[in-house]
Amino acid sequence: MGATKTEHFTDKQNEIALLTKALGHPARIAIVEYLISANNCICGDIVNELPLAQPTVSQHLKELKNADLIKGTIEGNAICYCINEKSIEKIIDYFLKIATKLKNKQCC
Amino acid sequence: MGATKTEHFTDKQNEIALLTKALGHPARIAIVEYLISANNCICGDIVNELPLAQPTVSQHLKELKNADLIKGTIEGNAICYCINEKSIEKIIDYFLKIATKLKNKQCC
DNA sequence: TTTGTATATTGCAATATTACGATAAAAATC
DNA sequence: GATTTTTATCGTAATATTGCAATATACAAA
Repeated sequence: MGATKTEHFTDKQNEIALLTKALGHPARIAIVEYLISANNCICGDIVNELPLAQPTVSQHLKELKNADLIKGTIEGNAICYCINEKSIEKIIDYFLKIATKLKNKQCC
Repeated sequence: MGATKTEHFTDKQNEIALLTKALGHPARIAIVEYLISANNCICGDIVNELPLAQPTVSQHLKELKNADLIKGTIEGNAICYCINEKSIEKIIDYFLKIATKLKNKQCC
């Protein structure tokens, strides 16, 4: 089929899955890393940093935006992107909780 | 095409992308949550916990195993699964570093 | 040895993702 | 206004993912 059965899972499960799915591609990880490489937001130039064609990069940026992982503001004929800190925190919080629960567990 | 161009990215980028990709499905998030719900490893019964057919669950377990996120040991005719703490820590470490770098940044 | 239980594999259909060329849109610059 | 620069969208091909029925495998118990 190819379509995910989201309706059977909780909102939280779907939310975390959407965030991790959006990060589940090396190009999108590379974009995130580039966006934190400077002290300000990154205006333009993202395409030149990646080994992919411009439409492909644009598509990856769109997916990160859809997952609310990055924000883009139009600045002249360039677009300034930065990471949405809140979404990163959501990921950290979620997996920290899991790690905490794992401390009290014994694996066979 | 559909095939990811992994060869253009760093090992670390590919590693994180593989981990997040494996977690990028609500069923696999639900499996992880079920595996931390008890104090021991979970032996059998995973299929009954999910709203999906047995082959589908088996496939999701396989993907989590391939990403080294869970470990399974055969115990009679059941299989005992538990989470690989190290992989969860890898995720936490990676995104904590990103969050730290974000603290020193100003978004436009 | 047969039966039951738990999990894996195979094969397939439906859909999603990845990637890119061509083209469009929007703004700056000449 | 024409040109350049930057990003988005469209269309399309190749491949991947999701999900399940059917079947296989492996072990336990009767």
